[in-house]
Amino acid sequence: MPSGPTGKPATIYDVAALAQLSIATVSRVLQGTGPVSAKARERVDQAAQQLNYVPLRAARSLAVQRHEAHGLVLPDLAGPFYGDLLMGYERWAGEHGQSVVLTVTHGNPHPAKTVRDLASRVDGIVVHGNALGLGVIQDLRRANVPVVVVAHPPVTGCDSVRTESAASAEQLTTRLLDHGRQELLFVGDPASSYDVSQRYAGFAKALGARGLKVPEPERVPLTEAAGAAFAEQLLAATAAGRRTGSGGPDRVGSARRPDGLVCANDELALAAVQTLRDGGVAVPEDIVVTGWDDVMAARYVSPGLTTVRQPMAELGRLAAQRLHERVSGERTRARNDVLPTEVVLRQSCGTAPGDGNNPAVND
Amino acid sequence: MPSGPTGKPATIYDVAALAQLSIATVSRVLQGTGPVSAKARERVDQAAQQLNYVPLRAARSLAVQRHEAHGLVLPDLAGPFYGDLLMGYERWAGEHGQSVVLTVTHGNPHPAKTVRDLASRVDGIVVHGNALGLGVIQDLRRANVPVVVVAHPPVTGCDSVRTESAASAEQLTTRLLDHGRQELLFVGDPASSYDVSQRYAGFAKALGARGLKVPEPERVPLTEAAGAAFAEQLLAATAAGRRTGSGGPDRVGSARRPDGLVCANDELALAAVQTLRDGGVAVPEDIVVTGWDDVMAARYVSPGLTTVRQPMAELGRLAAQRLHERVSGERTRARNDVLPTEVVLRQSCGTAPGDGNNPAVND
DNA sequence: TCGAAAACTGTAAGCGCTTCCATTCTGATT
DNA sequence: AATCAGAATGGAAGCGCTTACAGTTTTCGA
Repeated sequence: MPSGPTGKPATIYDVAALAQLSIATVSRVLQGTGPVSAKARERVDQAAQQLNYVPLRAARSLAVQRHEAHGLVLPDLAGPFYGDLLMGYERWAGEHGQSVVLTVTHGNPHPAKTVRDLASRVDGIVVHGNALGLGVIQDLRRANVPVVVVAHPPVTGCDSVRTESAASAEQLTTRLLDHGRQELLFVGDPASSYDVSQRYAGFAKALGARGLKVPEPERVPLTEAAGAAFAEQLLAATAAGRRTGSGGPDRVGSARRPDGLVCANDELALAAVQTLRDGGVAVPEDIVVTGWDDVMAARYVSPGLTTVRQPMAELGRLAAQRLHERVSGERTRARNDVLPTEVVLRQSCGTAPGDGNNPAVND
Repeated sequence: MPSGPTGKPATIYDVAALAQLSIATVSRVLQGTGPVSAKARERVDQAAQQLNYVPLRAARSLAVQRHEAHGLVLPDLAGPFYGDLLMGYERWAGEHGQSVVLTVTHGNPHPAKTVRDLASRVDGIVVHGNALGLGVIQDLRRANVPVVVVAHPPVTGCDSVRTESAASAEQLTTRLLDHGRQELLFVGDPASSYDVSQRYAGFAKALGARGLKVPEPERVPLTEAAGAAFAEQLLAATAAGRRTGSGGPDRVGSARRPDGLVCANDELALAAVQTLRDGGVAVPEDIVVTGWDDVMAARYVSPGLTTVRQPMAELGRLAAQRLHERVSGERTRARNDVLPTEVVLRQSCGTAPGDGNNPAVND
């Protein structure tokens, strides 16, 4: 709401009056539409400058029937991924003249209402799969709002973009098996998000390919606390196992003590590694551990955490682009994009080539 | 832009027609303003429901002369701080019916233009100090846009919120001195941000209080790469020193080899520690290192990184609140808030009480 | 039963901008 | 000098909403 130093913001009428032209001409000059004489251009520019004038978006939006803004709905902003996603998104949007209106659903008591409200001030919405239930997404579609879902299985009428998960999980798991691990456990609840379910699917596929029994996932939240708690549980079971001999099945998912943990994210993995080591279990010798996301800590801890890197900024960029294509009507058919991920081998999986701080090894 | 399944979005006229009432009554029902009969309320609610109607924000904004949105300008979203800040902000804003329009300036070729544009679609703007030059901020003020600056020295006519820096830096530095360190170096460029300059000021004050000479800061960017490079330089100087005896001054800031590094952020500190250890220098025995921000990695590395935690979410929350107070006119006088920080002692400074993983110790 | 007050509803005037359409102006071409 | 195409400009109609104001109905006390 810019204005001269005094009073209310200047309007296009003020500019027109000062430039002694009609508002139509002022608009044409400012938007660069239609033919205008050099003289008019100059007068308008000067008047606008002098009055500190900027067109009111609400009025423009109302007239052109478009907001020139995107809505972005994220579950939260913890961890680096959402930040990177957001940066990639904002960057693309900014370069294409679209504003980004952000909404975070975690802790929001009325996500449906909030998103509906959001829909009334943007031209389309990008929804992260962990942020909203399918119902809300379908409501949006029903209201004819262009929607792109991220990290979510394709939805009729929506574009989708996500990162590849199953294949990398399978590859990672296979690598652990190749190096002699026998009792792997998947840590993290596949029900918590589509991505995690895909990771578990890849994990299961790798085991299945060897004819191994696929253990149930350890259904814990994807948090440090849960990782630590789970590791404590393992330690307790191990201690109990030691006391009673190697006899009966312990309480931790697998019938035997695991020699490898495939964790659904780095938080889980980092906390688990630390807790295990504190408890006297050697990583990677006694048990290997892998994570997902490649957070900064993953390359600073010792042993370095083997993990999977996702192109979050690129994901954001692509989501913005796909939404814009829809909004502008330059594409009608839905697209479903999957971006490749990258397995980053470090010492925690016991199979890293070399021993330095492997920045990235693509298998 | 909601709508019925077919055609264009429903307008208030459609609702009025269906409910057989005037648009005025429809508006009153939907906004809960003015008196309406139960019958009218019901008819309108049903019609709105049936038509999937949501008022167009642009039209409302135009009519009420307010956007009900805040602009937030951040330098980037790397690291956890900005994410936390943003979450705190969005949370408060959401709870108070304000949308958040985000702009990231890093890499933006025309920040001034972008921000000006932003100003035309929001009621006020929160600017992070690292995101924009003072000139742009003053431009906004000149255009009568309510502005709150974050992590920036107070600006005439703007509210400001920031975290305390100098005192914690002084406290941290004093602690190192108390434990026998003699040659401390400040790593990071005070010119890069107000916060960093404050941290250096605190560092300098602590040294000055002991009558020690205050070394020039090591003016490097606040990145992992810079931290590693600086540490490499230290190692080289040390090696050279060994070769030539302990004679001449080396190239690294201090006249003598430092026995402590006060780094401007955790990225610098983490990279420095890793590089030093790889080079055979013991941390904290040979040299102590501290960071700033308390990123996740700080508590997973070994030795744990001593650092300073800032209440970023709270900072965001407060910024949102201050802006809203200004926008709504409920406060006219500028306020300048400073939030307390918390020194987190871990092993890297060689003075942590106990040896476990100190979650947080407030001195 | 009447009248006044209260409750409710509708009419219409904007909010500031874009854009269609008509009009005026320019200068080149006959 | 008359004509005309095209460029430049202005008038005016919306875009969908809020809200003063006026009009209509209801309620309720006397």
